[in-house]
Amino acid sequence: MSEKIIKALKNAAIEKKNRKDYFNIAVSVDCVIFGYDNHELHVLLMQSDLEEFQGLNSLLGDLVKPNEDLTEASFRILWERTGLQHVYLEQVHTFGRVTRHPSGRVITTAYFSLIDMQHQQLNIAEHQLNWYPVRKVKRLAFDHLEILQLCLQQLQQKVMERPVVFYLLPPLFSLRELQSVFEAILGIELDRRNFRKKIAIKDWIIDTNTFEKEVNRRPGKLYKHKAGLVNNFRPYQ
Amino acid sequence: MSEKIIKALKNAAIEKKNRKDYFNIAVSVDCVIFGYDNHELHVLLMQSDLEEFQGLNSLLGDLVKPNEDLTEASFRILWERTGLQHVYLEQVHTFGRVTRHPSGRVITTAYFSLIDMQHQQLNIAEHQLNWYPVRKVKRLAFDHLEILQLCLQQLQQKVMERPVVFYLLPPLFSLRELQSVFEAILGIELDRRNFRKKIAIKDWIIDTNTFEKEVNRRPGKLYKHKAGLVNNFRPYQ
DNA sequence: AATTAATGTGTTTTTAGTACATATTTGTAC
DNA sequence: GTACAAATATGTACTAAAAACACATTAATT
Repeated sequence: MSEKIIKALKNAAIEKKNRKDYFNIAVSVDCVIFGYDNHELHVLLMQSDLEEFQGLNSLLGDLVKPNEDLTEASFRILWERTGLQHVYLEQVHTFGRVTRHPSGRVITTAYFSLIDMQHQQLNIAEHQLNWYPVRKVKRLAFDHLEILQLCLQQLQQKVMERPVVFYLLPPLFSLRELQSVFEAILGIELDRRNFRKKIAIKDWIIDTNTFEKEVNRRPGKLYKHKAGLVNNFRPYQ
Repeated sequence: MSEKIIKALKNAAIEKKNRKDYFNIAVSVDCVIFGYDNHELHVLLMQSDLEEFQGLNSLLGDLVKPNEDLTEASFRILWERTGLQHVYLEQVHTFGRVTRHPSGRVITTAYFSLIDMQHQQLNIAEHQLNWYPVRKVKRLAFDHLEILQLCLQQLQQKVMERPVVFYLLPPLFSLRELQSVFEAILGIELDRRNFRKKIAIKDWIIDTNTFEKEVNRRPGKLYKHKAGLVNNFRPYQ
């Protein structure tokens, strides 16, 4: 990209025809918002009231404004729809099939987000949002099922390498909870002793020397994750 | 994305003002074209004749047409600029900073491509293209250096997992050449014996029982990669 | 024929990963 | 308050993968 684009942009600024040619692709972002609850990975979805997709759910997304960065748009969507400001976001892929949106040419960049669905206060009711177990989601509007699957795949591939799971948990968590999150994401069972060894080596968490309260069993030690492990999150406004 | 976009698109079709609001982000693709020669990874660059970036090189890119898929646009650029039709392409990331392009709002999706620069006939002179050793590239126009670096990083991370290096080599290659490509990509030296064991396990290549010809040493066995290992390439037209 | 420089393969050592068992702590039932 | 159940917590033996390393083979050169 360079000369050709310059010319096109300059022409477009003058000629109506070119303007139509070069500025008629809409740009959107879609967020796959993951949460963890009760041994299962969940995803936040909204009802589509589009005729073509009546009764189907869709991801949370919106068009990108002319004067906002792509990442900024993702943070805005999360903030507008859920009220959350500090969230972890990661870009996954851009979907650009011509016919992917029934109402016109829209390319969309997919992000996934990890949030603590049990303890964060979300404006769910207000925007007709609902949490769904990921493994039960069979159909979605647009190409959103494909987007969801790719985001899940990317999360699975990276979750053991990079310290991001903590954003699915409250600030203090037990090793049992942490293991359960990994199991929910990966869809497999892990050996408790080997899991703890693996985590210990990674040096991601800090022993707080506090314990679970009011649990119906022997309380487990509580840990917190080390600060500044990843910084892919930024508040909106 | 759904209701809001529908409304916006419908309004945009009617109102000039909204049309301007929602259709004034241009969409481009940029291709990082990697090649291998003489123990070094190279990248194909063109001279930027944009005033702001006088004397600097840039990646090969172009605006996406309203009726072509994002991937289609990438294949078109490779075909238009190099004449190559069957190439390996992989999407890496979409760059969406508002100010990333001096002439207007342009978001770009970056792809990398792997081609056999020594044996493919490229229309290089015709389009003022040149190969440069990746490690010597210090400055590029736009945010193209950042794009190049991310593409290289992704290639490095995946090259041992997925059978893609073969697209950098001719159809028949020796294990020594193959190792040299890995070393060029990763920027490290590998042990010959351990490398061969690793490759043997992966089951990516086939022994053709033919040997190098007219070389100034003991000729090495020639191998070819198994067909259908990856299918991220498609001819343009 | 001897030398050189590359190809080609096998063995040992080290590290990482997996499988598995036992002791400890807390809540509950009697 | 003692015995039991259920969960936490940790250590050890075994296995597979990765890294370090050495020698035989082939072909061109002198």
